[in-house]
Amino acid sequence: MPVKKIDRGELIKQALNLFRTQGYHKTTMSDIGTACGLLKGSIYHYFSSKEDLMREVLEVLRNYYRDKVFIHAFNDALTAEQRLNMLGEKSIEVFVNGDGACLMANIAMETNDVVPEFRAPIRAFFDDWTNALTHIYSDKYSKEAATIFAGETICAIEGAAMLMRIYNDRTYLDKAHQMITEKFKVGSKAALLK
Amino acid sequence: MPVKKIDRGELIKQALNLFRTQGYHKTTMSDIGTACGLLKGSIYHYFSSKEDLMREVLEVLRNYYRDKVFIHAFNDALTAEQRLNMLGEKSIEVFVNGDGACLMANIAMETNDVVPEFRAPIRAFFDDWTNALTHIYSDKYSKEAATIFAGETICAIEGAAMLMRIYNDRTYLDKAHQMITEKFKVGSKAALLK
Amino acid sequence: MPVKKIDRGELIKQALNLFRTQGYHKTTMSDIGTACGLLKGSIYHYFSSKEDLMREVLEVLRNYYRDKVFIHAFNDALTAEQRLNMLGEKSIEVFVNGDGACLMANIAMETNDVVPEFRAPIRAFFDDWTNALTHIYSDKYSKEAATIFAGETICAIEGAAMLMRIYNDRTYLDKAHQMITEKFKVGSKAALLK
Amino acid sequence: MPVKKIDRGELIKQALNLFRTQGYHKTTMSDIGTACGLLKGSIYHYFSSKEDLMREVLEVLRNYYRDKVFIHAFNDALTAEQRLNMLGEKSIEVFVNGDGACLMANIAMETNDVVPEFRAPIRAFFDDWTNALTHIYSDKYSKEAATIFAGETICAIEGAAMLMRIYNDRTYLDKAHQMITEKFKVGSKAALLK
DNA sequence: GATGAATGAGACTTCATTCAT
DNA sequence: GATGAATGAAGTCTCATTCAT
Repeated sequence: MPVKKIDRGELIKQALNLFRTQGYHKTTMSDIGTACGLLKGSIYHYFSSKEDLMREVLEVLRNYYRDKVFIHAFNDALTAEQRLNMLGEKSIEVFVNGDGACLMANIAMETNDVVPEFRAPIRAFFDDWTNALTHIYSDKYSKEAATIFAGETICAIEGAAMLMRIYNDRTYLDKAHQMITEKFKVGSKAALLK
Repeated sequence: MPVKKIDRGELIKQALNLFRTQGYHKTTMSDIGTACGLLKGSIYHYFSSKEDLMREVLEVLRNYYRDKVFIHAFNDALTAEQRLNMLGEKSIEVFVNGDGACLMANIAMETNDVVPEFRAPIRAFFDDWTNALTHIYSDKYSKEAATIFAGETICAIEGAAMLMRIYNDRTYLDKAHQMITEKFKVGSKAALLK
Repeated sequence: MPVKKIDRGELIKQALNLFRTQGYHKTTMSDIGTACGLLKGSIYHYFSSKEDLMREVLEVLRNYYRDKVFIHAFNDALTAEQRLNMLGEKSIEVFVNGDGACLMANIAMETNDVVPEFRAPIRAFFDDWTNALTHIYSDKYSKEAATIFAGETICAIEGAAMLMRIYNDRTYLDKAHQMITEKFKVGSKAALLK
Repeated sequence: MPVKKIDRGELIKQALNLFRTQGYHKTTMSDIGTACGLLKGSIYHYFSSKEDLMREVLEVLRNYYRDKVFIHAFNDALTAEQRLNMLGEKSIEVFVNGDGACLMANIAMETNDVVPEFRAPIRAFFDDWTNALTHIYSDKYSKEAATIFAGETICAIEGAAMLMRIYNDRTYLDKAHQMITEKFKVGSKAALLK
């Protein structure tokens, strides 16, 4: 029965969803196969190992955020406020569609000490995010302050994603977003007054 | 040879450390046994299953935070500011000693969708934390606002714990703590001016 | 794309080399395909199964020895000594080119009890060899003695091939060859003296 | 059902027999388990991997030959001829009991190029054998000649073991033994006449 | 003829769990 | 209480083989 059933991209997408919600170690090749209508062994046609598959998942997700989300941070046609808002909205959208689970954060916490290979790609994603936010904040603040605010913003969103999942309550994310944009507005005014 | 090598408490402590850094699924009974100087089979003299052991770990940790950390939120001998500060410091202390990994958050993210049994104990912990912070914030804010600030605070700290682990940089936690206390001070003044 | 990349003969040759050095079970269809610039599936256009391929390999090798090596045993234009010498030299040549591994002996030892289908073709090869040597030795000895010497000769060479491979030292084969021809010369004289 | 069913030594013995006749790659952990009345997984209580098990098998066999067979080469209470004879007889005994298959030679040929880890232990065995025979031959010959004869002797026996297995005819071994002892006697006389 | 995709059986290995000693 | 031995289910991965394109 050698008829193509699925392409790499789709396979990666299915794997991403499973890893996101079930975690890396609990997700089996069989789970992924089933989600794709394949037998577990067939996945090895596309990826040489489970780890290899995860690495591609991480890379695809990083590229997705870079090209579809973080890129807006550098769109100078918009005000800093608009850009910050857009980043937040896009992030929320992705998070919420993904059952409120952040693949990057979850895999980071699960594998940080046990699968060192994933550290670099995960850091790369957070580097991108930090850079994007730092760029926005730099509009009103010093480079140093901007970096700190970028970190705070990521913390607020990832923390909210966590509570959202634990309490199955998506308002955490909305509240985080609101808080972030509010703070930026207020901060800006304060900065202007100086 | 009925020689007791270890007590429940010690066993739980070792298990906690392993679960915290390696995750639930990647930590084996054998790992835990080794850490205690026992063989894996011997653990079943203390706990009926791995899941049972994890439940006890979650409970012990919850109680620890309740009795040693969150309790300070209700110490009316201190100002709200002092109490908030104390909670932050204590939390940081525990987090940092635990290699920067928060057992509750990590296990929550890893098992939320695959071991539903852990959901309740994990929520209980975050309920305690939320209540403690809400109590403090209620000193200056409405109940509703206090609850929201409590959530934000937890998000900020858990998000910082995450970045701390990913970047192996403990300043994230310190910065989060500083931001939180700062905000409280400023917010209080603003509230007073009204 | 019906483009012929390779012919049966070449495929058999590549397979032979892999089977010779890696053994039957460890050599995969994929290995063979790679060596030929084909995918493993394509091999089934030429052979119905791995076993079938091996059978052809054994047959080709048998025919090669029969036509290029053992045939010299029956060339009456040469003395028995010359013929014995020629057989030895040719054998050594083939062995050494084949990384010092004798496909027939190796596959015989690996599969004798687990792939009975290979027994007959392997025996046929050793029958040919035995007959060739027996013919030569019959020049000076009784049929019975000749058969025994034939066996001894094969043992000496195969044993030497084995040690050559184990110690990665080709002098074993040379020494075996020398011993064999020497013995024949001496034995001949002794026989003549009778 | 945790009652001891077998000990390491017995397990090694069963594995040895299977590896000897079926080869390394074709013998499965399940085969070995079955032969021991165990499940395949249970073998990992005794050995950390199939390769590890094979290494122990090789070591045990090496030690067996060293202590039970080759040791007789150094028994100065016997004449060189008697010692050579004894080594031959003992070897034949072991070979024949082992279904005429020499584990060392078979595994050497099967794995030489694909499991380099086995090379050293296999060489060690042949070193022992060579040294034992060299010691015996040194009684009548120069060191150099003795070494060569030792090699020839091993070749003759291993080659005979091979043909024995291929033709299922144990007389090859006997003939090899006879040839070897005969040659030693004759050679000794010749040496004496000098 | 060649390929890429899929299969399914089976390999090695891990691990939570049980239990006689 | 601790241990060593065993289990059986399950996990990752391999590989000979099939077949539509």
